Amino acid sequence: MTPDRLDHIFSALADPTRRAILARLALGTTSVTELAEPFAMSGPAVTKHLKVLERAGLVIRGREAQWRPCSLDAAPLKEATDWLEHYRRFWEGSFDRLEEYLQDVQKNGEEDV
Amino acid sequence: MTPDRLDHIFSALADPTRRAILARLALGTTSVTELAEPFAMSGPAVTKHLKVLERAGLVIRGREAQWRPCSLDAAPLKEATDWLEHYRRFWEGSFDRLEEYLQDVQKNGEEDV
DNA sequence: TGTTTATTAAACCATAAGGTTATTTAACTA
DNA sequence: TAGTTAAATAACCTTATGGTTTAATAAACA
Repeated sequence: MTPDRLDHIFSALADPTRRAILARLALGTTSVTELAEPFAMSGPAVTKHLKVLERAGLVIRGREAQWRPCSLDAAPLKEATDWLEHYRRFWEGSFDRLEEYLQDVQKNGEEDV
Repeated sequence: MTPDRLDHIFSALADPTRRAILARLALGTTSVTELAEPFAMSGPAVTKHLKVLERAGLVIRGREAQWRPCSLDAAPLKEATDWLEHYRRFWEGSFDRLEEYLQDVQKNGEEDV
């Protein structure tokens, strides 16, 4: 995984509208218009959010007549989770931070910064 | 958890310099100068990154003579992970998306969008 | 007291983000 | 063919980001 993939994934998740879009897509594929409906926001604004999600690989777009159905691809969320897992021991407490970190580095290297 | 907390957490994580700073802080508390050392970047730039991390609650700063020791607080990373957990079933495959989503909403509500 | 060291603040710059409205494109429909 | 619907593009605006350099602050040190 290249670092800028994580950049794109995390920055896609940093906006509440985009997180809400993902929550809607978790229900299933839908059109841009239906995605835009709950938001006090113009269509083009939603199109832009979808482009950000697409760049992060979180949304896949199809073609069906004049609609562009959007669906969720959660694979990048797994990448984000995998990165966060490196830090789990820090919020679970009771450990020797330095020692565990060094063990981890020895095992995995630091390619996933 | 308020939505804008997630905004701050995810946008803090969206920059490779900041992720590298977190990786360094996983080794233990250190000074701003030492944090800045690996980067081809001015001191003030690093100070700004630290402010972003601080706003997200990921970095805690102390005071020791003329140094401001920085240390990691991973609690917000748990919040991010908790949010991502909602989507785990989507990357683990083999499920009825709609059904599981509705179960989840029924259990937890949607306060964590 | 004067100087060095660590860090922040201020002012500035270029580009990106998030929004708008108006226009275009593409496909269905009467 | 003309009109409607769905979505994207273009042009624009405002604010945020990520960086710079120069100056200010705060504490240690000679």
